[in-house]
Amino acid sequence: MQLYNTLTRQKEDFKQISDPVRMYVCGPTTYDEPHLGHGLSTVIFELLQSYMEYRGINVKRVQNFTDVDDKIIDRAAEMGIDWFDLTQEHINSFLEAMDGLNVQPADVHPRVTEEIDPIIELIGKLVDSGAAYEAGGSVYFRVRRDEDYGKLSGRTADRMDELARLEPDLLKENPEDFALWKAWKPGEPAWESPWGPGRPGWHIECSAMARRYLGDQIDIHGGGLDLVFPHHENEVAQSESATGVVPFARFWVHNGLLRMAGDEKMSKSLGNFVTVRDALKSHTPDAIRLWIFQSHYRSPATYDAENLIAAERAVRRLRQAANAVNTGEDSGDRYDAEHIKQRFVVAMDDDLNTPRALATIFDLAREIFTAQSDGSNIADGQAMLRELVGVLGMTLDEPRHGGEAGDGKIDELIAERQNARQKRDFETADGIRDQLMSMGIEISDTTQGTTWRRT
RNA sequence: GGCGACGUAGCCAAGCGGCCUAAGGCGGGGGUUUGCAAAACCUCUAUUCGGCGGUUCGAAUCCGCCCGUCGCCUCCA
Repeated sequence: MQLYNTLTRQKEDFKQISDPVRMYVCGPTTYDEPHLGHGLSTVIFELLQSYMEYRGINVKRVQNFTDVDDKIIDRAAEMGIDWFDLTQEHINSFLEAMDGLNVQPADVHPRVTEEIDPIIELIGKLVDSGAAYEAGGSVYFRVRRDEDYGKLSGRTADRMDELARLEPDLLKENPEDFALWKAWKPGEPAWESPWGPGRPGWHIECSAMARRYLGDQIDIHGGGLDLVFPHHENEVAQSESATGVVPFARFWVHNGLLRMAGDEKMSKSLGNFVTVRDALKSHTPDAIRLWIFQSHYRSPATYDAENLIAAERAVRRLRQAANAVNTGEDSGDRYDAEHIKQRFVVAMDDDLNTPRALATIFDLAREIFTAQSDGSNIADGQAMLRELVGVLGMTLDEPRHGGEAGDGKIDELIAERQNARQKRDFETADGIRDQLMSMGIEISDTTQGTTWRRT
């Protein structure tokens, strides 16, 4: 299997350095509802795990929650609520949203506030070795002392210095140094440390958590493309300086960012996001996943409700093929779908080429229908369809309907129409159909009877 | 200004030197089925890959220039 590695800027053969494969994925800062960009990223890395497992490779996936930082503190103050309650609420909403997308939880979901000791220990190592220094109760990382700083993002300290966007800070030796530990300020949460009360900086948590749950060296580190700099660059610097193990992560895998119509990036700070919760109100998790997988994970995707609707229709086709009546059950001709699986694996082995993998699945659906009309036994093909779609985390479950208020009335009308049809009173029957249509109910007559769904 | 990504049918989107007169999905045309519909199924739907040059026996795929869009450059999945 080949994977694109941001560190080397090319596709490389994936060779695991540990069993299970150790994968760390950057999770959200929990001050707001998770949006589709978070969903996309999480789905992608879950897919990486699930595909590897399909290929017989065990994977341990860790995804963190950043539950203390400036944004959280500011937002809580704005809302007049306790920062911890805010963060707890959004950890819950993240887990719920991902569950709604049928994402399997990571093996471990550590949160920063429960990892303070390992973080302090790691900072201590950096201070002891001279890679970091204390100043005014804060601790900073000496970027200029780290010789290969910038190797992930292609940025050097020199070039950063030329730019004036760096906040002047009298405490820092150099403007490009970044905080490992932030000294306490009134009104902020704080923990005791050798450098006085304070809280972790943004980047150190991931280095500490990856180390604690996966070890000094990991196979894969993932996250959104927007994290390459400074977050991941700084993680590399911290981890490698602290442990001496190089590289910290063998593969750096980054997903492309989601944009909104107008081609602007979907982000919390721009306020132009669609939450996962809202998306799930009008789309099935299968359709959302299909929509994500229809473009390659490293390309930018643009959110467009029309495309989600198109994906919904496409899912319907797969569902239809999976549930097609096997009229050739007793036939000696069995449709064999092995060749599809081979194409699927070739596509996925090529840096998770999900668009191509999906194309093979749609080909499989067509072949199932063809075999069905030829009277062949399609059981194996349908099993294969469910198997491959399962790797992509899709269930092909029928969209939920029924069980809601008004169902009795609908069933009544359908029965009434059935009666009229039997008497060949099509005028009455069509009238009832129109009535249901105006209620937002679409019906279809099949050999098994009449079914309905909300439009 | 620096670094990087991208521009393929009405829309989404693979392909990255010959199998491409370009996969797959949505939409649209035609057909099968149906009391009529809907749904479903079958089938057709880019001689062409932002523009102009170049390299090559051969280019959507490599190189150069131009046009357009986006990301990162210490908030971000």
